[in-house]
Amino acid sequence: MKPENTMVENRISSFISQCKDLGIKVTPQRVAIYRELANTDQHPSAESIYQKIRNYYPNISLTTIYRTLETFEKLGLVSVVNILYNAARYDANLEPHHHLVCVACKKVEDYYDNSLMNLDISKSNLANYKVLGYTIQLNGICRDCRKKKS
Amino acid sequence: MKPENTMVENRISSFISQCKDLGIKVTPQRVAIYRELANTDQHPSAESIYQKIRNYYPNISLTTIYRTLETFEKLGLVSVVNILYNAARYDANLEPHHHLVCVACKKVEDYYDNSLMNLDISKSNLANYKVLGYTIQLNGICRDCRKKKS
DNA sequence: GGGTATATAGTAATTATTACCATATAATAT
DNA sequence: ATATTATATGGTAATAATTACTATATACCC
Repeated sequence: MKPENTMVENRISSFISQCKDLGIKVTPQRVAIYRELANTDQHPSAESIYQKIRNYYPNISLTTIYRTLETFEKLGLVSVVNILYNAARYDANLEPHHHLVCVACKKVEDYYDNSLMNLDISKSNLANYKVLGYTIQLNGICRDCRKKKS
Repeated sequence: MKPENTMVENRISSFISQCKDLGIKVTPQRVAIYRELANTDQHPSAESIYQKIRNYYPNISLTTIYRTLETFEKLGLVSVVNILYNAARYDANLEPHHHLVCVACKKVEDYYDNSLMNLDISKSNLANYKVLGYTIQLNGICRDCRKKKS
């Protein structure tokens, strides 16, 4: 369900003070982009945010959308739903299994845990979906990337 | 861990008979691509499969890799690890939550289930990873897409 | 209001993917 | 084994998503 207006405005106020704390400038573009995100539960792409904002801010640049989203993400103001968006990744292993993903280098490893294979997912709001299955993505940092940092 | 050789060869034999059952041709390119996938647990992209195969099959075409992977995926011979690979998707909602993904239209909805927020993921082979968190992706078909089919 | 570091717009470049088409080849029947 | 044919491949061009670059603009501190 779409967030309520008052909640959205609260999140925007909070966003603005966070920007100040973080020492980045509060520009109308940044507020517009954040508002579009706070205002929807549709998990939009850069392009679809661009199309929305263009309706009332016709000369905003697509580049700004990309750059701003990257900035927000690095500062932890928003998150990327699909960190493996960069390229399609394939697997010949059709056995049900989960994945360990290194958030730094995007490496993916298989993860097997029997206790996670038969979770009860029928509890909540699945009214609209016919659920076919699920996968768990464990996000972490692999040893190689930890070494690099230290 | 990388699959053993005998296991890989078994999977390739099985792959070949599946191709015949499915009525698609068993070409050296297809076998090579399938072998590369069966031979690794690295979840490679089209490009990295291409680079591997080029070492011993120098004039294979990148287009063939893409087309073949698509064919395999449609027939259920391989799977795509990250079905949302098409474009980065953003979220201003930083509360921990999970996602419902429509495999047909790639729509993403939030999914809340308290019983899935504190799973014990420390059981197995996490030696190399510092795990930061996890998300569950429920794959399904949304109502709109079910309507379209019927 | 003026100065300055940061942000934006616009365009070009890069990367991943798909479309198209002429040629080649696996599979089937002979 | 060979000819036939539908399907697959290779090569190139087109498209889509993202990033790089640079001159101009503007938020913020004084």
